[in-house]
Parts: sequence; C-alpha cells; structure tokens
Amino acid sequence: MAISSESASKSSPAGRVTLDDVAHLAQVSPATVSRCLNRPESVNLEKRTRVKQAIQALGYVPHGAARALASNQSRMVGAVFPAIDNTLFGASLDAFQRTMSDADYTVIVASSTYDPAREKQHVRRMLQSGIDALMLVGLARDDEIYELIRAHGIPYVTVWRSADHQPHPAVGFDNCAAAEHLTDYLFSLGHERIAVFSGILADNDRAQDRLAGVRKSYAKHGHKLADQYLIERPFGVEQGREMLRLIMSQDAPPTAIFCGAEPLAYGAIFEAAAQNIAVPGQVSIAAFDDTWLAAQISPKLTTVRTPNMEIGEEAAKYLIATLSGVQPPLPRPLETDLIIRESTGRPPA
Amino acid sequence: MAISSESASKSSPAGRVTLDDVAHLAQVSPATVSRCLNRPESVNLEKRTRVKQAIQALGYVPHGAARALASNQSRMVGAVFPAIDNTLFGASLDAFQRTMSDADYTVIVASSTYDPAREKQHVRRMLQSGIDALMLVGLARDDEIYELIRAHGIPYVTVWRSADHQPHPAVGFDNCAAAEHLTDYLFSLGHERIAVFSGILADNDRAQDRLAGVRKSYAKHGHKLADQYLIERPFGVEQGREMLRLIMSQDAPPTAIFCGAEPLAYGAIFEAAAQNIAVPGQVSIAAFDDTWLAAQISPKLTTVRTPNMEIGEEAAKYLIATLSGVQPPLPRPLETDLIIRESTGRPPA
DNA sequence: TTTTGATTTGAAAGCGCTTTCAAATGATAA
DNA sequence: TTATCATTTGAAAGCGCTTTCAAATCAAAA
Repeated sequence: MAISSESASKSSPAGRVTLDDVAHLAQVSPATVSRCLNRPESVNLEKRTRVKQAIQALGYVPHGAARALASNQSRMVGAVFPAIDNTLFGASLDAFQRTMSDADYTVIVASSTYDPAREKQHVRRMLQSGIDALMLVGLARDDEIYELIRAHGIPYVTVWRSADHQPHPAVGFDNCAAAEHLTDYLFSLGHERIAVFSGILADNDRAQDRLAGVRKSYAKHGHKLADQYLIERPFGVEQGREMLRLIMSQDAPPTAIFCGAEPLAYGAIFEAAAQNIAVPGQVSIAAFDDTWLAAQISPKLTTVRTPNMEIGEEAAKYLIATLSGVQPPLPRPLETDLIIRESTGRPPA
Repeated sequence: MAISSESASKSSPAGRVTLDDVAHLAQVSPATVSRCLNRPESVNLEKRTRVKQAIQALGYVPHGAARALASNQSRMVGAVFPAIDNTLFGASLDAFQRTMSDADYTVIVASSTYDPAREKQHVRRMLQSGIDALMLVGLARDDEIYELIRAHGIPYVTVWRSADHQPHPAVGFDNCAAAEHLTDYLFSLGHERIAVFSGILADNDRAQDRLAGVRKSYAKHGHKLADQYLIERPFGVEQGREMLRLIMSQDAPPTAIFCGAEPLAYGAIFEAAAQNIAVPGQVSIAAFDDTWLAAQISPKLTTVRTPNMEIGEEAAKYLIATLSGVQPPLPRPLETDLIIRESTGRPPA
C-alpha cells in the first residue's frame, strides 16, 4: 500500500506541459495561445508577450501530433532515395534537408536500395506518418504509388530526371542529352568503339536515359552499340574493376568507355593502373557526376557535372512553394556540364 | 449561388477513409478495428478477417498523427548527424534507417554541419515532431539538450564514441585507444616527428579523443607533440592538400602524418603526389575510417577501420529494444582494426 | 443445469491541439 | 454622442484514433 504521488493537483499537473497550462499562466484562452503559435500578428501585442513569457517559463513544447491532427498538416516531408550512403545522393539529401529545415520542415528519409518494392513500402509508411509532401528519385514506378500519393492529396516532386512531357513535376536534368553529348565528344576524339559501363538498368530510368543517349549518339555517327560493349552491374568500384577486366580482354577491346556513374569509372581507372593499361593512351574513360574525387584522381576524370545539390535544393523549394499555396512554375531542366580532364584523349593509332 | 456537392452523405463521405468507415463496413465497433491494427491476436479470427477485407476494400490508411496523439507514440525516431553527405555518416545513417525500417519505425534525419546551435535546434524540432527515440553523434554537448530529451521521457543513444564512465548510453568505439594504437605503430616504425592533421576540435569530442590518443602515445615514447605539428582544419580533401603543403614546408618536416579523418589523408596523398613527395618514402601517412577509397588509392592507405555501419545498426537495435520495454545492456565498445597498407613505412634515413 | 472465470466486444471518454463562430472590444465616421 | 465596421477574443466542437471499463459471450467446471 505504498503512497503514490500520482494524483497531482490540477494547477500543476505532473506530466506534459500543455497549451492549456500556458493559457492559464498567461491569463488568456487556449485559442489565443494557439494563435500566438500560428499567426502571432493576429494577437494583441500585450497578450502576445504574456504568452511568450508563459511559454518560456513553462518550457512548453507544442505537441506535433496534436497539431497535425487538428490542423491536418504535419510540417514533415518525406524523401526516398535509392541509396543514401554515397556522396551523390548524400549531397542531394543534405541540400534538401537544409532547405526544408530552413522553412521549418522536418524531413523523413529512407533508402530503397534500388528496389521498387521497398520504395513502395517506404512511401506507404511515410504517407501514414502524415507527411505534407514527398520527394522521389526518378519517374518510372508503379502507377499505384502515384495514385496513393494523389489519394492523400499531397504535393510531390520527382528528381534527377527532367520531364518535358511527363505527367509528374520533376526537378532534374536531361540524362539522355547529357549522355549523348558526352558520347559525341568521344566520337569527336576519333573513337568508334565505345563501351558502356552501366548500372542495373531495370527500374532505373536515369540509367536507361543515359544508355539511350549513348545509342542516339552512336546512331548519329552511323554506328551501333555492339552488345558486347554494354555491361551492366550494380554501382560500385569493385564492379568497375571487374567490368574493365571483362571488356579489355575481348578480342576487339573498346578505345573508350562511357561509365554511367562515377564509382564504375574509378574502378575502371584503378584496374587499368593495376593492369598497366594506359588511360587515356590505350583507353579513354569518361563518366557522370563529377564527385569530389573526379578532379583528384590520376588521371583526372573527364565527366559530366550533374547538379546534385541544386536538385535537392530546388526540389525542396518547389515543394515549399507548393505547400504555401503558391503554384510555382514547373522547374526548368537543370544544366549539366561536360568537364574535360585527363582521362580522355584520342584513340590509339 | 453555385450548388456545392460538399455535404456528402454520412454513409460515404467524400474525404478521408477513417477507421469508423472500416468499422461500419466490417460490422464491428471502431474499438475492434483499432485492436486489429494493434493487437490482432486479441480479436476473434472471423471479425479479424472481416476487418482485414474492409481495410483492403476501402484502401484504408491509418492516420499517424491521430494514432500518435491517442497512443502517445509515433513510431518515428530521430537522428542528427554532423553531416550526411559523405560515405562515413552516410553508411551509418543507411544502416540505422534500414534497421529501424525493419522494425517498422520511420526515421527523421538532420545534419548539424558540426554546429551545436543547429544541433540543438534540430533536436527541438524533432522532439516537437513527437519522435519516440533519438540518436546523436558524440557525447559532448550542452546539458540543456540532454535535459530537453529527458523532459520528453524518450530513450536516446549517442554514437561514435564509447563511454565507459559516461552518463549517457553510447554505441561506439574508443577513439583515444585507437588513435594511440595507430600512433604507437608509427613510433614502432621509427618515426618520432609525427604530425597531426585534425578536423576542427571545438565541439567534436571524437576529434579531441583522437588527438588525446596521439598525445598519450607520444608521452609513452618520451616525446611530446610539438605545436607546429598540429594543424586543425575542417574535414575535406582540399584542406588535406593545404595542410600537407603547410607541414612539409616547415624547417623540420615530419616523417609521418596522422590524419584524424580520411579526406584529410586523401588530400595529403594527392598533394604529395603533385609535389613529388614520396609516400611513404619521404613521409608516411595514416588515417582513420577505412572508407572504400582507402584500399584503392595509390599508395593504399594505412588506416584504422571504424565500424560505421555497425554503429548505425547497433544504435538502432539498442533503441528498438529499449522502446519495446526490454532494458538492453549498455552496448559494449565496438572493435576497430588497424589496417596496415602501403602508405606507411620506416622514416627516411 | 448453473456457476465461474476467461475471452471478446462496444460505448464513451479523452489525447492536445486548431478553427469556426459569435461575442466583445476598439476605432472611426456620422 | 451614437452608429458602423474592423479587429481581438473565447467557447466549444471536433481532428481520427486508443484505451478503459463494464457488459456480453463463451467454454469449462460443478
């Protein structure tokens, strides 16, 4: 029969400090406190300061779930990336998060590991969590996901791929054109046997776009990408090394390699060094992304600079604008730059 | 005077599908539907299936905020990292997120950019969002933050640093011992002039620990770290390059360099190559983290492997266990490994 | 058959806020 | 001074769920 001190007096309850407590202390109604939180300018200055002080004094922290329930918005936004453990998406996520944070939004993040099923699952969970908006990488996915999102009536944006005639708002760049441009450059150097190191193409529209760009350039120059010049592996340095071994041991090895992502190129360069294959003397190597390593490695990597941070930031801005009632113009495709460094040159004679 | 179709009939409301709708369709009470969601085994099989079908049929998605409000738990956890755009923390975040996701938790993430004020702000916001648990990097921070967290009564865990006699649960490793060990190794090679490239020490207890470890080793060998051998810069490759330039142009340049983080080491190695300084011939370089590049770069980097993914995973597991009522043992310090590669050797004669 | 205890169920009371609505107040014009 | 309108305020009704509590049901024991 221990005596519990549970039943605290009404005037100073033991548990959480509520908005009502603040109202009490400040001698105003709960409604007024709420207004101070949401539209301070609509409250008389004197009361506003009283409330502010009461909040300070009590160390009041608003209850997010209660606010979300009552107001039907959570100030949380979701972002699902294929991966978050690399510089590429990391930079984007970082910018996205920072921009959102500055606008007083909190971000929920998840990585799909390039698996559509996981992505759908994450979207589901985020929707349940009550996110106000959502960011997704790429456009190609089950329509069911888009319907789910629409059913919840929240704005969303896809990134990393621009979409001229697409049904979905997109912040990104033209992967196909950029890839075509890079391949054109390789052709202009005199290469005709250009191999492609690609990430897994299934469920990755960015990778597909890039491959399409290469093909377009090939066609333009009256050639065709030979099957044995296309290798597909998960993104990774080791995979890049393996691909180089594979491709260079062919009967007619390529004189240039187009890498769909930078880790593949690093692997290729490292492996080339290990095998004493001169880059670009014997084989040129070019890639996508312009990560910090590109300009440091030897030979310095020729690569397409993609606007990773800008994507995160612009996507966030677009969502924020939409959420605040402005209907922002669909973001224009972002710029990419072909940065020519040392890893590409004329084909061997 | 347009006729609005707003006032929908009760039986099929226009808006959101609620638990009550499901209850109606399944011919049970809302309470039963709720039980199906939370403790299905407590509901008669027949009704349970009826409810399940109704949920399917209506495409019902529970309202997270409402659940959170009523049940006082949100199934969301927070994680604040100093940065999320690099492989190091990225790997940790990824593992954390995956583990949490498997336990049906959603993760809110933010990066403090090594700024205590931002960190506090993020913690505040997350607490408001109603997180059930929190992960923080390192132990050293304003007590106010810890009090805030305690006031909310949620479990938390600090990471990246083990804490024997610390007042806070920690998942990490002994930075000091690992650094001491690495420095010992350098001494054992015959080095006596060992410089330290450190990240900014203020507000970074991991960096401080590592420096302490170096000092300990110095002392043990009867020497003392000279002031001009300690350089402090933000983490980054460019900074590493700059530091190398600085340190090697001194009157008595060091014969070995201890880098508190890998980007610094990469910068040093790249710059050494640019300046024709032999590594390890003229100067040995060693670092912390064992990121994917360490084994690829030339010379291959001698480095301390830190358990980045394990940290994320273990931290998540600890939190999950705590949340489910189990009081898990405080995690033991994780292991680090000194991985000796090519960038270290005997000092020049 | 009745009794007992365990299991399953529903009614109803919130969780902590926002927001509508009408009342009160203040400022301005008549 | 009174009438008019804009501004500030508070009372109260939810938001969509969980959870307590007591009633109903069921199975087993008497």
